[in-house]
Amino acid sequence: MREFMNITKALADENRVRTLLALRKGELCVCQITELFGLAPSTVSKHLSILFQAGLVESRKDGRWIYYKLPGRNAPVVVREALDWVEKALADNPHVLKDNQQLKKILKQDPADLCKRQCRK
Amino acid sequence: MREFMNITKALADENRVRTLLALRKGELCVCQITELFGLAPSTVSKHLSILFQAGLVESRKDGRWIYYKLPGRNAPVVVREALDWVEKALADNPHVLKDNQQLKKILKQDPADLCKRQCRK
DNA sequence: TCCTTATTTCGCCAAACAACGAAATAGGAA
DNA sequence: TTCCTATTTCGTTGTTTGGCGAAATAAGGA
Repeated sequence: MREFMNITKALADENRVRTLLALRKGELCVCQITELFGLAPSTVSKHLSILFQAGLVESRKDGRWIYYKLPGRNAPVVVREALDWVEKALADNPHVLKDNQQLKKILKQDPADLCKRQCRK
Repeated sequence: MREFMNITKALADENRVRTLLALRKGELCVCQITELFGLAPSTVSKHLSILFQAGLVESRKDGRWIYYKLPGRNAPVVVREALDWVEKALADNPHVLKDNQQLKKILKQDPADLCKRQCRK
């Protein structure tokens, strides 16, 4: 029950749901998600940690960067079904489509530049 | 998006999730759910109103009683899938099974007696 | 080594939320 | 009508949560 409630609580925030949908396109590092939402890096990190605790994302460390992605086929059924539900409910949502477009622009940029700009702020 | 977040926020509370699972057995009035969880009637009423706003329950008025139940086949796809997901994830959860047993006892009693006892408190 | 930088952790604040009890509402029953 | 009584609404309280910035951590690169 605790495990299930971790998932529902993780899904109860719009920025976290948008994060999951953004990750459909492939893994992202924290600074890319930060850029997408215009939030503070520490805030994004917290959101990702909540998603991670719920099992809704996985992470991979590559040098100084930490990449987050949706879990693979080995994920628990309850997690996969949650993600399928979110995907199906919001795939063609205007808000989400706009995020996708914005994300394309972000992916064209060098992640290192993104981070550097965020540090300067 | 707003509609979807209403659903996820409604599912982000354990008592509300347990309420949905209890309603699988058929409609219940507020005092029966109050008895099941040992919460104040006003608290249960608030929970039900949140579930209702999200479309996760329907209500029917019968005299002084208001019965709540899971939505029928005309419910939006996103709602039905949410309920299927909850059901599948928790159907054989110990906590939920215990609720079911407790619920059986409650259903044997006259709702009028339950309410009267709660009023006296 | 020291410097830069990507991310996380910590401490704080404001907003949201779950819980309660009291009062208001609605709908029989006397 | 005047009582009950089932439920909701309202106001309050304590807790949780989302946000930020500053400091801590971790991992290259000079």
